[in-house]
Amino acid sequence: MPYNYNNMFSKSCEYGLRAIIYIAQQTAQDNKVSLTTISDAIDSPQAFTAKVLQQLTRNEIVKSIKGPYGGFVIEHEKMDVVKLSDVVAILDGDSIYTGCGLGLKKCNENSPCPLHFKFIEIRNQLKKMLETTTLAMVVKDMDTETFFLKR
Amino acid sequence: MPYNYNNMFSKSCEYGLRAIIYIAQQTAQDNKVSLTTISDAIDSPQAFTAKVLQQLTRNEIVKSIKGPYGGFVIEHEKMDVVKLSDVVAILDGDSIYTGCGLGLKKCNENSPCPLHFKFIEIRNQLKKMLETTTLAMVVKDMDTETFFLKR
DNA sequence: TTTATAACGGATAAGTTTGTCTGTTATTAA
DNA sequence: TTAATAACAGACAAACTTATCCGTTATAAA
Repeated sequence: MPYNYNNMFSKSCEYGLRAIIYIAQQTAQDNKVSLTTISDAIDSPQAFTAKVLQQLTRNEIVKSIKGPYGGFVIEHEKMDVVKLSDVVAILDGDSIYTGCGLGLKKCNENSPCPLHFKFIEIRNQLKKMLETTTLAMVVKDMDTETFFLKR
Repeated sequence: MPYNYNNMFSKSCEYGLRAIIYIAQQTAQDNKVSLTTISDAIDSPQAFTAKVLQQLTRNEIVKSIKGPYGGFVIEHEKMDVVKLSDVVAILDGDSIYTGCGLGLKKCNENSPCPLHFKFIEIRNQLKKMLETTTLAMVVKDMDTETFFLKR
C-alpha cells in the first residue's frame, strides 16, 4: 500500500473550505470572484473546484452569477449564519466528528468501543469548533494574521 | 459526488486498530489468535485484514507465527511500548495529526492558513492522545468497560 | 517424511475519489 | 440581435483505496 496518508478532510472538502474562505474574504470587500480567480487564488484544479462550488451553490452556501461579470459571492446575511460545519457536512458528511474512530456503527456511550472515551473528547472539540466558527469570524481573523491559502 | 463520507481513519487503519486491540487483549490472556479468528472477532474482510496485519508484522508491531497452531501475538514487552500513534503512522501516515486542515503544505505557525489556530488545538490533542495511549492501557481499560469491537 | 494448517506474496478486480473535457445555458455589453 | 463570458451539466478518465483470489512457504503433529 504505497500512497497511504490520510488527511482530516477529503480534497473536495479542502478545496471547498479554501474556496469559501476566499470568496467570503473577497465578498467582505465587495468583490465578486470568478472560478478562474478562485482556483488561482487557492491553487486548486479549476474544473474540480467548479464541481465543488456547484454543490455549495445548490446548498445555498454561495450564490453564483452566470454570464459576463459573473462569478461567486456570499450574500451578506449568510456571513454570520454559515458555519464551517455546514461546508464540511455538505462535502464530507459529518462522520468525522460524529462517527466512531474505529468505524463501528453501533459504538456509543452505552456500548462503547475500547477507544470511545479517548476519541469522544477530540471529536466533540472538533465538532464544537466547526459548529461555532462562522465565515464572518474567519474573515475577521484574517485581518490580523498573515493571509495564506495556497499550497 | 454520491458516496462522500469521510472517517477519521482509512479502512486499513480502522481494521488495523481493531485487530491490534483484539490481539493485544487476547495476548494479555495468553491466547494466540489466527487471522480467521481475528477477522471474525472484529468483523472485517479476512484477506484485506491479512494485508494490514502483514504491514504491522513487517513493522514489528505484532509477531506472526506460521503453520498449524500459528497466528498472531504481541510480545509482552511491546504492550507498554507500542502506542496507537505507531499503528496509525504505519497505516495512514501522520498527516491527520500533523498536517494542515486545509491541506496546505506550507502552513505553519509563522505563515498560517486562516484556520491554523482553530485546528492546531484539536490536532495536538489528537496527537497527544494517540502518542500517549499504549496497547497495555487500552487492554486495561477493557477490563472495566463493556467490550465491543464489532460493527 | 508426510500431511494439514496458517501466514505470506503477487496479481487482479471492484469501488470511490479526484480530475479533465466538451458542449449547453444564462447573461451582459456592444 | 449578436458576440463574448462565465457558470452548469454530463460523460469520461486517471489515481487510489478497498477487497478478493490463488499459489507459495513455513511449521507443527502424526
